[in-house]
Amino acid sequence: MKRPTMKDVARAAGVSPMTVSRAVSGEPGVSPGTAARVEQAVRQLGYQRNDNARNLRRKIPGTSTIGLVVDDLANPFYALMARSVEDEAHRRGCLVLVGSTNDEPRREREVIAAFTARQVDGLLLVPTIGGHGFLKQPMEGGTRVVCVDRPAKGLAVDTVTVDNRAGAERAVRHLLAQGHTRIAYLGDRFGIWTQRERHAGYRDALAAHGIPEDPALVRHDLRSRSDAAAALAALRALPGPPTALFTTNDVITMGVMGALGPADRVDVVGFDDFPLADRLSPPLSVVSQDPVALGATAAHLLFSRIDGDRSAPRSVVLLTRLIVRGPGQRGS
Amino acid sequence: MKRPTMKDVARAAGVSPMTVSRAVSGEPGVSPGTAARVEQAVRQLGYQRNDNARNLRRKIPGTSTIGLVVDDLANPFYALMARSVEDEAHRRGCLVLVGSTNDEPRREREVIAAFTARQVDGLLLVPTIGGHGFLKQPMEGGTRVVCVDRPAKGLAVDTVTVDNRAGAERAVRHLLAQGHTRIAYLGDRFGIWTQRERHAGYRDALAAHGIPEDPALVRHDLRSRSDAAAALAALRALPGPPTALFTTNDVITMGVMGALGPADRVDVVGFDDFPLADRLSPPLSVVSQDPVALGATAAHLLFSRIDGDRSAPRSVVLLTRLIVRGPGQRGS
DNA sequence: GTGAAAGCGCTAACAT
DNA sequence: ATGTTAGCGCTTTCAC
Repeated sequence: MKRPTMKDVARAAGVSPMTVSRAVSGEPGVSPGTAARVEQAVRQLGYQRNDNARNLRRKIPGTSTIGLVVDDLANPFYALMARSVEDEAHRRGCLVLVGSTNDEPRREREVIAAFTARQVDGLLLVPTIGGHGFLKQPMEGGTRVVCVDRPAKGLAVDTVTVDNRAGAERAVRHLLAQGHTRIAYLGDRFGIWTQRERHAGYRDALAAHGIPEDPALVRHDLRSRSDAAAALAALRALPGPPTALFTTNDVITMGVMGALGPADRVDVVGFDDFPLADRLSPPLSVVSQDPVALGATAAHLLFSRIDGDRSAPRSVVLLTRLIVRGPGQRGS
Repeated sequence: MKRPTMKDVARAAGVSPMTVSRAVSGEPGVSPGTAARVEQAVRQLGYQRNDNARNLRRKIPGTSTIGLVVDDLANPFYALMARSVEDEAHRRGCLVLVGSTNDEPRREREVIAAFTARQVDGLLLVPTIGGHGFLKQPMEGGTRVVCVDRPAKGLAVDTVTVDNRAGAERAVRHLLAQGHTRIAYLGDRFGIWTQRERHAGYRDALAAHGIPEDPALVRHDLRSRSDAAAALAALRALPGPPTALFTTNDVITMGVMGALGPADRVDVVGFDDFPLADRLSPPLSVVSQDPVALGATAAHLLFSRIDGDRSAPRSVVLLTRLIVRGPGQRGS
């Protein structure tokens, strides 16, 4: 059975399609009597307005739809962010298209192209490593863009990030204060902006204590829990193994903690907090960031752009918090 | 600056809009020469086809968009499912609109109405407690629906679930085999189908051992980690406290594990596995289900429906796996 | 308060 | 190989 249209409703109610349009969209100029007859026909036929057709003709531009493009929707961090974005959108009567990029520039382009082809009003983007020049033309066409978690190189748009470098520096400073001098760095691909920042923070802290960075203790490119576990094993097999670890995201932290036992005496600080992180042994300290705040802030920025804000692009930096666990506990 | 249309491209390339349409959509009947000129104009103007307008006119029906409606996108379980669905959709060149219901029937209706107004080809639905009669008319209009995780009462659609009852029964049987007789049940709202099933499995196991259900040991309506922690505290304050716990979802399990210490001697089995669950103490056994398989299976069913499969609705039941950890470890 | 005509951006069907 | 006409489902505009 085909979906009924306004014409069908009009016929059933004995009025013109235009009157149905007005009634269905709650516009003035429909007498209570006709409105009732229209509503009756609507219910009987199970009519629902086709918003795609509507948006095509409406003078008020926009589709009340935004696109959310993240690295990996399955990652709890982005999942929390996505939920927060969705809540803000829902509050505005806006829908959310989602896409994961896997950090592949090619998939990012495909997803974004499909989104803009659907005329999304805006894009909330966790940019991949690749360039983003291809966004220029959609933006001139009216698609608003806001970056979250990482900036997009060479793209003048609002950006919401956290103080990655300072957070990492504080984490490593904490380890140094515990007397550690051989602190390993376990990170994801160096191409990712957050990873470069966190690495810089690691170096900052070491430098402040006059400790040279030992390349043997620095591992990049850890893309999974098993990568991290393998890197840890390699580090511990070193002649001078590290006595403390700094892990730069939740996946790596989990990989490392999964490979450590209660008997292992290493101090670990990880970027990102997660449920039950406080119940592990050896104890795990974390640099905690707030994905919900990240998502909500970015969504607000995007919506104010969609609402017509044409001021210069802003950069919002949210703060991280060091949570020390185990002996030497401090709080913040 | 306004978005260019086919007319603009046609003018720039010195051809008719129809030729642009053919060229842009890769249809035959365009000479290489004109195709090149069109492509040139497209690039210069930054033209992108408006797929909403396109879908309006196309004979091939459909928008290549599906709607995913889950309880809570931030829950790691649904996040994994969502990612899996998105991957399947991406493979088919299909986009995904997401919405969380919070298990509120009203929000579910709003989200679904907004999705169908956008002419989604299908709906992947984790139904709320409420009724779903309102789906009848969209379905007659051609919107395909598949339920995941839970069935929708009184709705004849494909459904993908796990063997909740058997999984719960096996979990509790394991605890009984360890010699426990006072096994507490900590569950979410009883209105949720999975919870009723899991509770039935709990009773099955007890009954098989001739143990009557002790109402004092059964707690429903635990909706957060703190609810679970509070319920646990109440249980332990009982004159005859439980010696083992069965927790019926990841949130409750985390709440309980967060409140227990290594010194606590209780056996715990939880429904749902999660990262590092194997590193906790006291040890945590789990009934593990596979959210990725759940999502992928449901997506496959939905797409075959969208592709025209009109056979009778199917019910697919995936299997859970008991993972025993700590002393008494077995494997499956 | 209601309706007829035109057109949003695109494509099916029929020309040429 | 290319163009013309009509119309998808809706809303704008302007009549009455």
